[in-house]
Amino acid sequence: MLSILPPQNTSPERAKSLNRRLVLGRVHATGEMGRAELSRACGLTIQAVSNIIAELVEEGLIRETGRRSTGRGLPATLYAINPKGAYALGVEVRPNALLAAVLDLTGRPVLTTRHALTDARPEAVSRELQALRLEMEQAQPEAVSRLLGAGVVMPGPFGTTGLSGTAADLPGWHELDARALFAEALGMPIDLDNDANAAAMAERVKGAAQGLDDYAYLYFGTGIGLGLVSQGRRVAGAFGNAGEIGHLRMQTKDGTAALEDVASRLSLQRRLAAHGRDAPDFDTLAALNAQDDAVLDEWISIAAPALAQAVHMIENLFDPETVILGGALPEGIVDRLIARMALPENSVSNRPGRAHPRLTRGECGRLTATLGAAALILNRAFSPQFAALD
Amino acid sequence: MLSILPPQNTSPERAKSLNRRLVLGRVHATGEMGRAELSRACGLTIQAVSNIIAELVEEGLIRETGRRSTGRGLPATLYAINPKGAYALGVEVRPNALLAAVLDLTGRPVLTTRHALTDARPEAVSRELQALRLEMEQAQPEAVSRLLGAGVVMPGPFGTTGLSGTAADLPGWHELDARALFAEALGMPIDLDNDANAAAMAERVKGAAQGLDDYAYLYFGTGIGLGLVSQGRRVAGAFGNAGEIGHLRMQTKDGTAALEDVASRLSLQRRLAAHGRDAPDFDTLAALNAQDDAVLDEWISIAAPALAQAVHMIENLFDPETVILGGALPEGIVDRLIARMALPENSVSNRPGRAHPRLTRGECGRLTATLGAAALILNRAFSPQFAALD
DNA sequence: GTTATAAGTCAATTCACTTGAGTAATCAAC
DNA sequence: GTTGATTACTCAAGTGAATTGACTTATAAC
Repeated sequence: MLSILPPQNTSPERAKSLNRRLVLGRVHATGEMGRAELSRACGLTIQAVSNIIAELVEEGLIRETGRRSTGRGLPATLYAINPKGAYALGVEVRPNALLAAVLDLTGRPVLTTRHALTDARPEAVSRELQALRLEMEQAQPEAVSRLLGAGVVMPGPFGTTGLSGTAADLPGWHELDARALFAEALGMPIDLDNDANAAAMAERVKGAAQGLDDYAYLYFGTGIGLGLVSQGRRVAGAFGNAGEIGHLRMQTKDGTAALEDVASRLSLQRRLAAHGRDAPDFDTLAALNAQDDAVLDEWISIAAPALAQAVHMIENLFDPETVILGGALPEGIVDRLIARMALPENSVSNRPGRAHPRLTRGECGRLTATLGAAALILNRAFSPQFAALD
Repeated sequence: MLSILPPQNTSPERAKSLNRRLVLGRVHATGEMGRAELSRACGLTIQAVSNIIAELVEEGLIRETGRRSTGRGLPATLYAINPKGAYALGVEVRPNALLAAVLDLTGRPVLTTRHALTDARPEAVSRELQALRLEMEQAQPEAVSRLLGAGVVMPGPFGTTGLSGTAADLPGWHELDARALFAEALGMPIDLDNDANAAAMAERVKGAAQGLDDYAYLYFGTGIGLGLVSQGRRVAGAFGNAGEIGHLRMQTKDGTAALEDVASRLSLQRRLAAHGRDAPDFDTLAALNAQDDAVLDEWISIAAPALAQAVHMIENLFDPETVILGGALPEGIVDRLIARMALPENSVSNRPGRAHPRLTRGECGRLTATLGAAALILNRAFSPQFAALD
């Protein structure tokens, strides 16, 4: 198992692990940087940065990309993330399928795959993971040999809560079991989270949230979830179940309704079914949108105001740089939702001279959660706060 | 966006600063600890802990408090926070008064004072701060000589937002100016925050949130605010204005209303005024409560359901260990509000075997925000993440 | 009394960062 | 075209804080 840095106990070595992630994270966030620039950005001496860079180049995590002359003085040697330096595996468990993706260090997928599940109980998933492993080793032996770890996305909430027993729950799963099961089946470090938090990380590693440290992600899965990032850290809550926005009640024309009953893919599906239409897949939805389908339009006219209320809530409670919308809905539909959301003016986010719009469409598409699972691992490599953990 | 990121790097001295805070924080959270126990808790060797303890004793921040024998083996020498080792100043600026408190290192107030303000503009406040400084030096020379810094609480939101122009705003203040003004007037490091966040810190340093890392504080000031703490850090948002819950609309018997219009001290005041009663001070409110006043009771019957909705929101979005209620309302009223709040069952916080109740009354009383201002400073001393900052 | 266990000290070593002196490459001014 | 200012970077020595390993002390159990 490749590791960004072998775990060490000595304190200077912990410091080094932290500083390595700091340097790697700055290079990732900025794209290309020279030693002196990094030195200023990280608050380290050029010498320290030089030593770290030499190591990172040696290990293949970054590579020289040229020189830059910015006026007088010696032009800086530039370094950037080496995509082939390391990889991360993302696994998304859904009731009927196991989705997987392998991302390179820049967040680009080098392999994506889907295994149908007739049985979502732990033993069956474990068997399917073996098949997945073999398939990956066949298709991308180089990437598999340089995997940093695996992120796993499962529908929350974890543990017993007042929200348990909903449709999205998987049978026979518990959080601790899940972590151990994946660690054993895949033989690498595991990061477990829900779809919305993973989606938020996907956009941060490569997408709409690159460079952002405070933002929220409204994720359309089967239901709807909220991923929160504050100061570059995900806000997980005391028991890992933060972001359960789907059960909160919003106002509608005729009373109130839970957000996920009016603004989720499942709610759209039900509305279509009420008009005698089949459950649509992703492409069918995109087609419906292209055709200006009347039922879809009606759904949007109901969903958008409810979502606007949710965003108002998120803005006033979190004061994020932006709220990203995305997930298992075609881009066109998300765009139309955003266009139809009339955001209230009495919000802390309604400020002049904003650098980012209040609403942004996610850029990771239908595989957002799967990519996000892998992004959980990549994010660790770029974030100093994880230095002591692995 | 301009962001002043804390340098998160580590060199030997910074590592030491971090480890000192780690040790001090553990001693504070646990009460009394021996070297070996600390060594295990902090992940350092006994030797490293020994050196740090020697320094902290030398500086007077901790003191030996006895020995403890837990079975076989040499009994551990125990250490605890030395109250007189250091102090923190808290200042709360209200439109009509300047409140101040000096806390010892354990969070106990050694001085509290109130200066009436006829003018809340910066120059007037600055003049009053000089008087405050003199008064403190007279009354508590020892504490003033050992001040770590000053926390300042002012009504938010800071900067221009869609919520600006509300009654609680102070005339002529801007965030950066404020920081500089207080730093100059008091001649010490300044920590600036809003009342709800400060209140949350007050309860963490000494009160209902001791030992908690994930919780929320619903603060009754003039309006109502929300302080959020996640993994021991306050959630401030991208522009420092997180927690503006007062403008969110809740459902009432007859439609919807902003939370602060039905569940704030101002709303209670208005209801009393509508019945021809004068604006009550804190003690009057306590008396009304003791008399089972009918208007107060009516207000509670309206405020409680709105607050319950707010708590439902907070629980599902944050998954906190508990939600604390407190601030400028007498304990008895807070207790009655809590008793009358019917919390919904479909919440992630509705889990079996909770270690803390879903709702908790704050323990810091009417001075919560002022004490919290000082707690902002104490919290820095106990939190490793601030090692790089000062 | 002997032994196991736990807390704690002392001295030597290690690790990564900093400091300070020096080199190299570019631009700008005369 | 030479000189000097500016910026990027290297090399070697020094420093600070933590770790390691051997040893001491105090208590409980047998």
